[in-house]
Amino acid sequence: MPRNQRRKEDRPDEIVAAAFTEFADRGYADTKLDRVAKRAGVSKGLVFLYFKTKEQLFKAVVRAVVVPRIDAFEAAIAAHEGSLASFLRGPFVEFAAALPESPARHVVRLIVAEGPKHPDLTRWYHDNVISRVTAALAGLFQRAEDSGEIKAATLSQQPLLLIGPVVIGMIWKLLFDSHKPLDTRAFLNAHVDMMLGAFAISRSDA
Amino acid sequence: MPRNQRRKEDRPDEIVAAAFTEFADRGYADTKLDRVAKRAGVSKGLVFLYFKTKEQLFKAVVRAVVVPRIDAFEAAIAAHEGSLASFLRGPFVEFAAALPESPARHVVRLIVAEGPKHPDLTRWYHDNVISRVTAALAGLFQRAEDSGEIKAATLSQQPLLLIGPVVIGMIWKLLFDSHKPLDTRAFLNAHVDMMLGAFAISRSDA
DNA sequence: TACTTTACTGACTTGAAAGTCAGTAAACAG
DNA sequence: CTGTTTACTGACTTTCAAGTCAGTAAAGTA
Repeated sequence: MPRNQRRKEDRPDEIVAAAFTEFADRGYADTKLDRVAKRAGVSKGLVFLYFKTKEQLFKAVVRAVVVPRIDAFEAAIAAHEGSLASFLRGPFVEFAAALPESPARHVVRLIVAEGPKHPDLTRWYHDNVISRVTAALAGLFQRAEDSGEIKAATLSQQPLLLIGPVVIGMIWKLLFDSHKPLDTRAFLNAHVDMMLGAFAISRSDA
Repeated sequence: MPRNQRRKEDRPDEIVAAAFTEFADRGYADTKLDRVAKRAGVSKGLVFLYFKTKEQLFKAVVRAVVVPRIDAFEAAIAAHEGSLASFLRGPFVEFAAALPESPARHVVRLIVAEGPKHPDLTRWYHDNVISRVTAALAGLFQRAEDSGEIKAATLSQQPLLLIGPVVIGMIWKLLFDSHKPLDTRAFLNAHVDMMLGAFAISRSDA
């Protein structure tokens, strides 16, 4: 009687999508796989057919959500032609202001929460997210140093200095925003101004 | 036969201490209360006598770990007499470099992980941790602005700019340090240098 | 010593969710 | 149309931990 289509191609993606909303809403432990199944419009058994365990599904979810964003970030850096200052004040602030509102913030929560329990996932996250972002930023700063736009080699050596406020923004949105909203954009602008104020040699850029 | 002392006074603290190590090691969901009881040298039933639910115990743990550190941080700021620069390069870097190694980092993980499930705890954390730290820092920056040590009012308005790298340091130690160690102190020094470089008027301080 | 109070115990109940699998029917081959 | 494969189902099993409570004995009282 139930008119269930057989759609082998689409099922995994649909299950991953459903699982992500559940994980994002409830965290790992409080996500029930029959709920995921229901949301995906599928029986519980099918979830286990495509993903042997809850843990495996979780890892698939993290990878699926994270990879496209990192690709986009790298592409944005590669595509930029102008000065460092114009990149930071333009595309970077846009990107960084959007992140705390985006689904990506839930990945941060999930990784912080579950990372210690899943060393291989954590390592994958480092190698495919953290170090890719770090490398892209280091390259960006390096070019600005070589061109003489900024002095000192601090930034190319400590590229993570740029993203501290982004992390704070994501955590804030996750935890405190309903109680005390944070103006992410003002916060990020202040940070970018601070960096450029500390290192910029010529202050001609907008 | 079991020679169990009755020590009503000490039990709660002992249970909280045992619970903290378990929560820190395993996270909320994977912490079993009979394990906590065992670690505290107590029967499972007694845990429930002092804390009605697991959730209540969890909240007690967070409060117990966090409050003394915030007190210490506020006191350190209040006690400092010299310039902003000397505070940041001295006590602040010490404090901030110690944090990611300290048990406090586990609280960050637990709050990020469990916060969304416990709105009242999250709110308490904001009001008793975040806003106390923010206020203390804002005061510190305000004084430096008033005395003419730094220009602009950016820092007193965005005091969180100071602690982005501290958060990154804690998360890094929690997740990636075994795979790729982070030199927290160098990272923090670079950040403090950047802030002072951006805002300091006179560069006479060490 | 006898009696009362209550800190403390641990076997038990209860509920819940991950993971299983025998069965069903949709697609497709011939 | 018939037979075969396999995507899919959902009731069932298994495991496991939070929370309970009847009972025990340590401390206090007289």
